Amino acid sequence: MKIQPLLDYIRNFVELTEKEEAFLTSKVSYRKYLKGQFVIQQGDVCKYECFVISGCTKTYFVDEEGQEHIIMFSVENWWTSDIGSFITQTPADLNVQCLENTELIMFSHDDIEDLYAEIPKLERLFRLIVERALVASQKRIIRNFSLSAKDRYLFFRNQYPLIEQRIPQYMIASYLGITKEFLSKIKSQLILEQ
Amino acid sequence: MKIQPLLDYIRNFVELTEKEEAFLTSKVSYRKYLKGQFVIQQGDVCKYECFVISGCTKTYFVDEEGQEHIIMFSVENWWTSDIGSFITQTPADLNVQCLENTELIMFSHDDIEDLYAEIPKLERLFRLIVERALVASQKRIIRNFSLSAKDRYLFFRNQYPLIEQRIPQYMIASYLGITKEFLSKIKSQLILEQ
DNA sequence: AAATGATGTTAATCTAGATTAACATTTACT
DNA sequence: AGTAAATGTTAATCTAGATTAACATCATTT
Repeated sequence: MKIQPLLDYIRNFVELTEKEEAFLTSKVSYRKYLKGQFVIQQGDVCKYECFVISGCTKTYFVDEEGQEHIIMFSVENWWTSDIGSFITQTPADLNVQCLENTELIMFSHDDIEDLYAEIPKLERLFRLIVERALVASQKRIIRNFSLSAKDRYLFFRNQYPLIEQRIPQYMIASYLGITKEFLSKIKSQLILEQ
Repeated sequence: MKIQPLLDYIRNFVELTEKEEAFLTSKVSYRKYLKGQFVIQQGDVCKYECFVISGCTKTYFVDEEGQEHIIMFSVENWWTSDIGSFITQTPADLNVQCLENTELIMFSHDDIEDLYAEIPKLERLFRLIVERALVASQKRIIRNFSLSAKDRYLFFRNQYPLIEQRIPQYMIASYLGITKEFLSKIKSQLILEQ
């Protein structure tokens, strides 16, 4: 089990003793997925919150017209889950699929209460993580309202230059909330502008 | 200080002893604002997370073109704040303004660490609250991507029937991310359809 | 009651981005 | 290497929603 990246990540938020790290390690699981496999499927109850050790996932949902909408990409040192389904233990409306072979550390819903009970600092850890996620989500709503598609693309490219390399353009278009054709148009405009 | 609604609200998440309730009460402040007053202004560092006892606020930001975008409304038993500014203690990019005379219970950034230290259950409380807020925010992103303006309006009207009565239409349009003229058009369409 | 400002409506015109469809390029498999 | 599948591009046409502007209604103050 490759858990060191998670322990390093946690150190940014709270200090754990060696014993606590060992307890945490005993309570999480490690799993490899192949490209194309699903970590969560729409309709399942989401049992895990997952930390990405390596690889890349997309989180998306399929609307009534069958259109796929990508909500987020998760790469190394990010989280992936349908947090709504996880916290309420009701069927997920999101899918998480691996875009590359992916290694995950998984926090099970059944074990996470034990973890909080044994290591109260983890309650703080997850509060801090979720707070940051909430801020990012709110800022994304703001951007979606106030920026044009072109400016949203430039923001994405600027904020996640490495992710753009790893992912097909049509998925980036879906993440930005536009069609692949329009993203293609934006890119050719940008080339002309330079 | 009217604090009972907050204590009742907290009871939905965690159980506090009387001593803990008293300590919490000693660490928060209570304030009345008049209609039109600002709880937070863009550029200030947000010092408080606020629980609404009565009244109503709008949280919005002003983009580069001077356009106002409403992010949320907060009424009784909701929270209001620029959480991004609060947690990082950097200048707010949001404004919170009272749409009615409003009573708030305010958690100060300086005191909240004392509260967590004295009552670890509050760490859990805020984790749970922030988790719910994150889920709501993600679902809103999904709706904004996948629903038409008309369907977003219907969803809003359905989910917050009481809020709609209290707030001018042009602010609801701003919350939905459309112009007031287009909302007016949607409403007259809906009347014709019946 | 008149006047002022805030809120809401209607209609004409405009535009960012969607849709469709045909084609080009890259990647992966036999 | 050759073929099929996945990904990307271009251009023509279409549409949801924006913009502008004129007018209507409601609330508040004097």
